[in-house]
Amino acid sequence: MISGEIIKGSLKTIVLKLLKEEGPMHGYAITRKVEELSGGNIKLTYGALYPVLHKLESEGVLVTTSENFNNRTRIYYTLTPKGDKVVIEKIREMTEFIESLQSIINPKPGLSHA
Amino acid sequence: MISGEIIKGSLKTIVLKLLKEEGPMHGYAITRKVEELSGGNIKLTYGALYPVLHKLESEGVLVTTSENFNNRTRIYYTLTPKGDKVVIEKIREMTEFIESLQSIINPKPGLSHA
DNA sequence: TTGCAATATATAAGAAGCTTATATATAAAA
DNA sequence: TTTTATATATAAGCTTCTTATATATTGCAA
Repeated sequence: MISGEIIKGSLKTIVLKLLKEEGPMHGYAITRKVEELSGGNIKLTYGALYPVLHKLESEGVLVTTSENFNNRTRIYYTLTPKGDKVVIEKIREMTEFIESLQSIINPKPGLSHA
Repeated sequence: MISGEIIKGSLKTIVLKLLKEEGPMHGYAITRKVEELSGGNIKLTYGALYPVLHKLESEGVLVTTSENFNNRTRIYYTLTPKGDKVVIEKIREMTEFIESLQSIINPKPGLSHA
């Protein structure tokens, strides 16, 4: 299991990317899918997820639609056109960040002091 | 340039890994090296770096030695044996996290809904 | 010789992001 | 009947980082 501190900052990007790939999802399904895709390594907490979803909604990146399923309310989150653009930018940023991290944690031998 | 939020949680790991690769460094040199290795993408702020260095020192992960260079004090940070172990664990964790992120942001086609 | 950029360390105030604890409610399985 | 899974949500608090500020030396350019 990955310790809490390292996940900071990537939650928004993860959620947006999932909605782009999978289409509209409700909160509970998002946590399950992230757990599945990460092989159990990343476990989202609801205390982190719902505030993020509400914030993204207030920013116009997501819209919600309610649905009743087995007497349980499901709130589906769907990307807006603005959201589609935001995802692309967030993914670009994360990819760049990962590349930078890899330059540091997995430096090419022979460049600095080999 | 990478926005602030995404870097959260990885600063400690970056610093420790640098000290492992480069040997003892002072704070200013750490910021320069990170900028260089990341191609200018990651810029550490001193307000973030020094508190982290001090905390790692108080945890016994680093020790400091002062040196005078051109009438400027340089405080070199060196990994302790405990630090060597912590780096290995941190890098393992970060690698695992990056792999999980990539499963999400770069999903294999043909597995879920292709 | 004055001023600016680079070098070098450091702290305080505050914002942002997350964890933990808590609350509510239904359905299915044990 | 009690636990597990499903489903959403908020509050309190911690950690991490940003921004602003402070101090001081060296070297270069104007």
